[in-house]
Amino acid sequence: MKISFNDYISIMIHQTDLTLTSYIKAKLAPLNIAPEQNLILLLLWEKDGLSQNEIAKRLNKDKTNIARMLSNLEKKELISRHINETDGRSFNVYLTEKGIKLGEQVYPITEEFNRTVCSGITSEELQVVNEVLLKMQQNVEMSVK
Amino acid sequence: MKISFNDYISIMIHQTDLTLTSYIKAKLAPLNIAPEQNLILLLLWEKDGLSQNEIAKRLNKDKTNIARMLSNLEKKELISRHINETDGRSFNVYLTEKGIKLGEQVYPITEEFNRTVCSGITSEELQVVNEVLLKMQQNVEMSVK
DNA sequence: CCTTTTTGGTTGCTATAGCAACTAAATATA
DNA sequence: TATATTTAGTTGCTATAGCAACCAAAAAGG
Repeated sequence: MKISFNDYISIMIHQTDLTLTSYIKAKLAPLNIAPEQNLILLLLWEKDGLSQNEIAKRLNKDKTNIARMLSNLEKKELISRHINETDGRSFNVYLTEKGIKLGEQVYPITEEFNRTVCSGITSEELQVVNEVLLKMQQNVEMSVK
Repeated sequence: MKISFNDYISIMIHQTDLTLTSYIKAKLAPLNIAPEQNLILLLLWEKDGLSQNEIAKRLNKDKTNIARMLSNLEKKELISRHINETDGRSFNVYLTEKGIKLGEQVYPITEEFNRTVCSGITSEELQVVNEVLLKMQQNVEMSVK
């Protein structure tokens, strides 16, 4: 019997991601930041001064996008880039005052988002989901090598 | 204690989706179809003649993208659009011979992809993941209304 | 029947997302 | 130390993704 559309777990994951992204996008819109820009800021709020490459690795994304998103964040005056003193190819990315302050506004939004998403789901279930998703990533990454 | 980057399940879902999409993208590249184009074809292989709107609803996507992706599929001569006889606004989307034949090549690839992704994961775990992801979608959709 | 509302699709815009090819700086190696 | 290779970032390309505004056909309601 052929596997049908609804049987693919990857499609379920994809649809869920789109739904969640669309929701947080709307929540962040009043603050004039996009979801992926928010992810970069989230990293910087935890640890300032990362290089573009480090950000790309942490977000598991192509450095191309990171560079472009950082340009946008720079235009919005939320971050600034400074050439690394010991490596002339590399930039360190720092939050501006405005970028730091934005964090205080964003935090309650992402907090509430997380509560909404996880409502009615036990921590055991979340644990299973987390482990299974990690395993899936490892499965395809191993398959590539 | 503040929630950190790695604690957000939505980020985990997003990263996993990117990893899986990137993998299937590479697998489908030799057949010259992109992952989302493949999703549309997957629907049509199951049921031919859907309208653009029906496709958008099944894929839970904006009709704008569907229209554009269908244009691409039309350029590749995999589908054709015919005006609905009883509703002059609507198009029915049909697979071409070429589109039907492509299905036979794609099926083993998506099958193997699914096996790779799910390897080492029990069906009970998959069941939990499926239910939790569905619940998360419902959580945010309820929150919007 | 004629106006109003809804519905199916398109166009224009912005934001991801990643590949290929490139530049320039840093490192490794002959 | 001169050459080769690797690394950090940019530019150009294609493909998603969804919002707003729009057009035209269909349906609803008076």
